[in-house]
Amino acid sequence: MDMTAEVTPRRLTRKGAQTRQRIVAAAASLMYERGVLEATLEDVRAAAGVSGSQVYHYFDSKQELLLAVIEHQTDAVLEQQSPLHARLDSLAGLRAWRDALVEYQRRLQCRGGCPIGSLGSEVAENNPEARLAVASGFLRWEAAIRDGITAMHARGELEGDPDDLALALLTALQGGLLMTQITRTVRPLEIVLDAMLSLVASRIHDARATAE
Amino acid sequence: MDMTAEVTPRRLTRKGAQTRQRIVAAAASLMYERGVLEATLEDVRAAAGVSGSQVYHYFDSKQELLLAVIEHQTDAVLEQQSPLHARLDSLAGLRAWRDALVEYQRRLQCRGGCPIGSLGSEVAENNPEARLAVASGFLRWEAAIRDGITAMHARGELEGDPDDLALALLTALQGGLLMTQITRTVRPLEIVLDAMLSLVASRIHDARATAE
DNA sequence: GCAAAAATGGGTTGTCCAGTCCAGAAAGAG
DNA sequence: CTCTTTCTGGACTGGACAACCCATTTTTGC
Repeated sequence: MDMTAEVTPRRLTRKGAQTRQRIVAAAASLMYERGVLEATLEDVRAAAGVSGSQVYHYFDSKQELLLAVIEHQTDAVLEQQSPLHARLDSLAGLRAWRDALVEYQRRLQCRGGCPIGSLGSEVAENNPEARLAVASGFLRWEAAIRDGITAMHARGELEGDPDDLALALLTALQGGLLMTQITRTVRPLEIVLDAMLSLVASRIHDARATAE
Repeated sequence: MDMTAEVTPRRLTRKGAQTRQRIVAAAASLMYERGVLEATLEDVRAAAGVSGSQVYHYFDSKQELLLAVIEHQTDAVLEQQSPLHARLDSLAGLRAWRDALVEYQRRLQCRGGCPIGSLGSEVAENNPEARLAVASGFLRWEAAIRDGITAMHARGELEGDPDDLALALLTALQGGLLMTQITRTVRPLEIVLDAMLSLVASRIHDARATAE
């Protein structure tokens, strides 16, 4: 058995790849806005400007499409966040990260929650394959955060386990996004992230000054 | 027309009230295990040991049943947690709370997530009424946590805004439960709660000793 | 150019499920 | 005892939706 088999085994022409991409993007939007179950393939079809059997030409089932959407959303989040992630090796960078996340949620009027976390919650208990896909998306996200924290730690500026801290930051962020989505206030997100940054600040000492 | 009409306007006999309760409990379990949309009324009917039109005798629609389930789950969580909440006015009590939550998730093999948060996530974007019900459930939970924190603050043992801290604790908990559910590891929950408790500890000073 | 492979359009099907209806049994009021 | 209200059982319906099929058009490899 060929273990290198693609999820979509057929060859794609340039046009085909574009159509497939359009379907994934449309599905991602709809699943984000309405949830996986409320986003019907008919909706996806229409939103992608594609007709009838197209979805099944590119995906074996709604499940396959969902897995592609999870990948897509992970890529989108990591790409959008990457400039902020790059600066997570300083308290100033962490504050910029916090501010950007809060500001972004405010602009969205606290709607939607986390594109990955929402999928994860919906999928966790009845779709093991999708749950794993979300979990591995979170691993990538966690790694991106960890890079900065670890660098700060390696420079001797930060006490405590950097791996734990990175996971705690991501976890707190998820809680903040969920509570913000449900309460339609930015306050829970602000407050958890402030709490976490306050903790980080208390564990920072300037390596050059070796002060305090 | 009587504007004081109940959500369930008809009078209930003792037997009727029991049956209604059985339906809510069964629906709560199923919605928790499978999600609101996957829990069909046929499943609820069977699980409650009730037949055919019973569900519609006690609830106008699945939506009404969902609202009753949200209330039910909030009550259940607050009741189950109340002994722990009662001790949240000391660091020892906070640690006991943390340990109990972690241990509970471990026993569940990290399945299910938060009974309230999961509903909230599923419902937030396409069911405003249910979203509000979940939000008000969270308000009650937040208040329960706040009581202890505020007491500690009033005794002069804790620095910082106690309201903010209570909300941060609940928010971090929600993130921990979500990440734990998705990754099927207890670690995210342990680590956010430890981070939060570490922050609290750094803001505590013993009022009697006035030390440090 | 010309076969083969890929892409597209749209119709169809079978199932699942929320919500309805009605008839009969049990419980309560007087 | 009897009339009214509530409770229970089970059959039914109408719509929605995932998945399937095939015929036609476009693209690609040679």
